[in-house]
Amino acid sequence: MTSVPVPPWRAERKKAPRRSLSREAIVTAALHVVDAEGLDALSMRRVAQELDTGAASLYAHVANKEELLELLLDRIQADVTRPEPDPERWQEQIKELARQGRGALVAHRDLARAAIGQGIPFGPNALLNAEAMLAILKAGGLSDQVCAYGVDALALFITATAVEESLRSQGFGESGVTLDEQIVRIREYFGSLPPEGFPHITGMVDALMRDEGDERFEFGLDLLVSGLARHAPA
Amino acid sequence: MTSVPVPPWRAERKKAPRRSLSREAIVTAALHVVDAEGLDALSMRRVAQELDTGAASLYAHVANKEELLELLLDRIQADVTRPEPDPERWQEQIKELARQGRGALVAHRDLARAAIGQGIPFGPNALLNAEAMLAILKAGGLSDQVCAYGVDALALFITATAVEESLRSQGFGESGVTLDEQIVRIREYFGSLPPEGFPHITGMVDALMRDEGDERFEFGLDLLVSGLARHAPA
DNA sequence: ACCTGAACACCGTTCAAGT
DNA sequence: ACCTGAACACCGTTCAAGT
Repeated sequence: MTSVPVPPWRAERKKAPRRSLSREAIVTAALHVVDAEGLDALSMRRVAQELDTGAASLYAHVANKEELLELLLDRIQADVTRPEPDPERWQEQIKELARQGRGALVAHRDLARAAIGQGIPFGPNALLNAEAMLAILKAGGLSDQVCAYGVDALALFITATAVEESLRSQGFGESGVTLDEQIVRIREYFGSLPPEGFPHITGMVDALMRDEGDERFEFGLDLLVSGLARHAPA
Repeated sequence: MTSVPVPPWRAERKKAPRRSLSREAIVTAALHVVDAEGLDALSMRRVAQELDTGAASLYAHVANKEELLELLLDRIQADVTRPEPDPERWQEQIKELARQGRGALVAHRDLARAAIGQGIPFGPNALLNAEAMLAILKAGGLSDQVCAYGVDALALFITATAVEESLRSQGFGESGVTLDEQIVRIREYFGSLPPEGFPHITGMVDALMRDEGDERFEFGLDLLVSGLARHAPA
């Protein structure tokens, strides 16, 4: 979707009105920007530039930046494949859906940050995924209210850990510090705290800083899912 | 900390160099702005205005806006009172600490949104609260790693629900729609979805939209805490 | 050392004017 | 109907100049 050089014999016709502009094209361009440069680089002007036009042109297809972000987040959610509910395996299926939801977010830099503070997502893909989660929880025999509170808690956890993950793998800001350097730095800082005032933090530095694959995420996910399982009938 | 009229006989002396500017004063002014107008209104210029000066003056005391937000979030955390760990009551104590942490955030409009994407908080109050949580979990007999992952999951949940709550009680944007109107609107939208494609969402509208005090938060909190309790030795 | 005004390089959004 | 350039009202941050 990036621009292609115009054939010279057509180049005279300045400002050929490309009919290429559309919601879809704008969302795609925005996703390119996020993937290449991160969420902070995503401005209406930057997206327009990607489409060889001006920021004002976007407003014919998109109400404002907030709507563009909504569309972007919903586009991302299309990557999730939803399993057919199997009552015997509902806990594993919920976890799989959660992993995919998180995966879809972390695959796009720090886009997850935009998901926070967006409120309930109403996009078509978001709704399909929510429906799928409810179906699985319901297949697990949970009550309507437990299902409802459950998807909510899971969604919050997925987004929050995705944000955490994106911060972790980005270092802090653009300060040029690598991830490893940053971790060493934090370890040292925690270690340097007065042990009288902070006996547990200083005593648990290793445990606090542990970063082994998705262990941290899986731990929290299991907390939630096995907690939900306790609400299922015996 | 708001300005007071200068006595007329001193007013001639224009631009009397008030020595009032300080980190503390800046954070206090910023908090006033957030409380009165919300996070989106918080700009360096707006904070400076509150202190009757220009934005540039703030940079002598604060590195940048990000640091100001860190200081703001840490200031808020000072409102939490930390209980003496009681091994018998560790689950209730953790919950109480979590409720306070969330309360401190939601007491300041949508400030919670700034806590997301801030990474691990290193402010003195944040560290004291983390230490207190670790102490209580440890008193509950949990292993170092469970304590570490536990505080992390709890912190994410507290912030995420605080953001959710602030969005909920703010309506959507400044569109002038009241909370009740917004809820009715969402209910209608959910209800209007095709039942064939969305049998669970349409069938659980009441459960999904239920908003009774802190029930939603307490449900998720209990999921996490009772999940942690399962990791405690019998 | 602290404070300031002015400037720089950006934003999101609007709007009259074009096709 | 769609697109555009220019403008409006903002941002965060820097910097030379003041005290």
